[in-house]
Amino acid sequence: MGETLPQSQLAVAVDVMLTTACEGELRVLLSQRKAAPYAHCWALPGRMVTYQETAENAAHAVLEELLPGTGAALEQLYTFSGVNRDPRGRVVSVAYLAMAPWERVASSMAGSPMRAFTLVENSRLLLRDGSLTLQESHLAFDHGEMIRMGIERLRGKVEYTDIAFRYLRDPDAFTLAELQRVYEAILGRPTGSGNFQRMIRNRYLERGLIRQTARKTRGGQGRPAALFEMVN
Amino acid sequence: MGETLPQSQLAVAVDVMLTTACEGELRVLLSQRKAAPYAHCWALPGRMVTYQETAENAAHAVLEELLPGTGAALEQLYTFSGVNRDPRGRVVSVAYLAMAPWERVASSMAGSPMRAFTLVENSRLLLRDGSLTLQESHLAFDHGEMIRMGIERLRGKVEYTDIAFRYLRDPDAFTLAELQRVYEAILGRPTGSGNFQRMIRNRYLERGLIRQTARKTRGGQGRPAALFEMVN
DNA sequence: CCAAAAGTGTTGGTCGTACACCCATGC
DNA sequence: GCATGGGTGTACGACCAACACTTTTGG
Repeated sequence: MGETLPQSQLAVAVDVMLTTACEGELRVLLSQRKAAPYAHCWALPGRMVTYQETAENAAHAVLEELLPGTGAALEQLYTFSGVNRDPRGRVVSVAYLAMAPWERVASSMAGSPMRAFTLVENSRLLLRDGSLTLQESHLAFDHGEMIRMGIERLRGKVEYTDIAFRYLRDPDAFTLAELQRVYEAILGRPTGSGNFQRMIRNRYLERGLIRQTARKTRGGQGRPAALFEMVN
Repeated sequence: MGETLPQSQLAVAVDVMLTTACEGELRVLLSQRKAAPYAHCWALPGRMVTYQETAENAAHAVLEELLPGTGAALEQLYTFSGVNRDPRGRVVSVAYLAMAPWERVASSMAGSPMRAFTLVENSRLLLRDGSLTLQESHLAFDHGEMIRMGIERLRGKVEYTDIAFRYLRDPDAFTLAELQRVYEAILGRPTGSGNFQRMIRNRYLERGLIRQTARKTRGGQGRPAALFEMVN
């Protein structure tokens, strides 16, 4: 990673923005760079694309190293081709957005250099993990731009796609309250209480994407919640 | 174009899907390939990205050759990185969607090898120019996939962005009927008559994107139409 | 019984659609 | 006047937000 590329040759890389939702918060996984360029800056995981693989293959492989044994959902985000985006040479990067449930991310984080940063504010891009707060200038390359774009994409698509379901711990047994916390994490604001149920039922139950099971939660406080499952 | 690339090296290219709207039809510009691979197949214009330019620069340059003196609107569509998408070697292509008014496209087509194909059907991808009908198998590389994806993108974004306005002959003097024909071209179906006016007024006038002028059309049949202009 | 969480009913506003109608021009 | 296309009024249903209310559990 420290060497420069041969002159007048373009390389293709992938960067993966792995996101997760926990307790109504949206989190992004970053690792701190050790070597130049951008030493000590925080960066999205990524690598060069080799001759034998597609960009999507490469993104999946990056994700597999990060989160072994996960078929996390991937979506192509945008391709960044700024001439000076990497000081080592000309690298065109295809950015991918990945979505995984917090539980699987957390279990893979022990012994990993990655840290999960919570999105505090999107306009100035503030990310926090414990007492450490990052802003865009602490991020390597154009990764700040990637992250802002990724958040925007999530927010835009949450209303008319099934991305929210990719964050559920168990797609075959979830409550509407769990789903609601995911929505709140993505949108960054509380959603009305009672109406959320109706919205989900209208939008996804009728369209056959999810199905209500006969099971219910047990042991918690309050009335038990109906468990739903995804179809397919 | 006919030679192969050095082994184990990736190249980056751009392909431009130039679209235009005329008389309620959506059209795509294609040229017929003369040499292998895909000789006699129809293809989107494109070229390799050089070391000194971004992908977007390259796409603009392709467009500038095709349609000189036009600042046609460009939007990144998707990056295609299939390992065998180009038999000459490994080429990753960043596809761009371009939007221009028919009048400017038509005036640039004289003496050009490009032809404007009307989208007849999107599911099977049928394109027609005069008596010549193309289907996906007549298209080079993965350009059929690009085109289908481009149409989908247009249809999805027409409702909540300003892409429809990019097809207007004169953004500073257009009627709502002209805009409606653009909508019908993109959506591929007629939109209700009277309600379109209200929709546009609600969606764009109130939000300050367009402004009604004091001018009106003259000379045509029927009642003269109010002329609108885009703000900025 | 009380607290807490799940879920429903009700109301009022906004928006899209259908369709009837009026308006301003050329002939 | 009449045909033609531009533009408005009105009515209905779908959907969404607010918020009060009922239901079902644990303590």
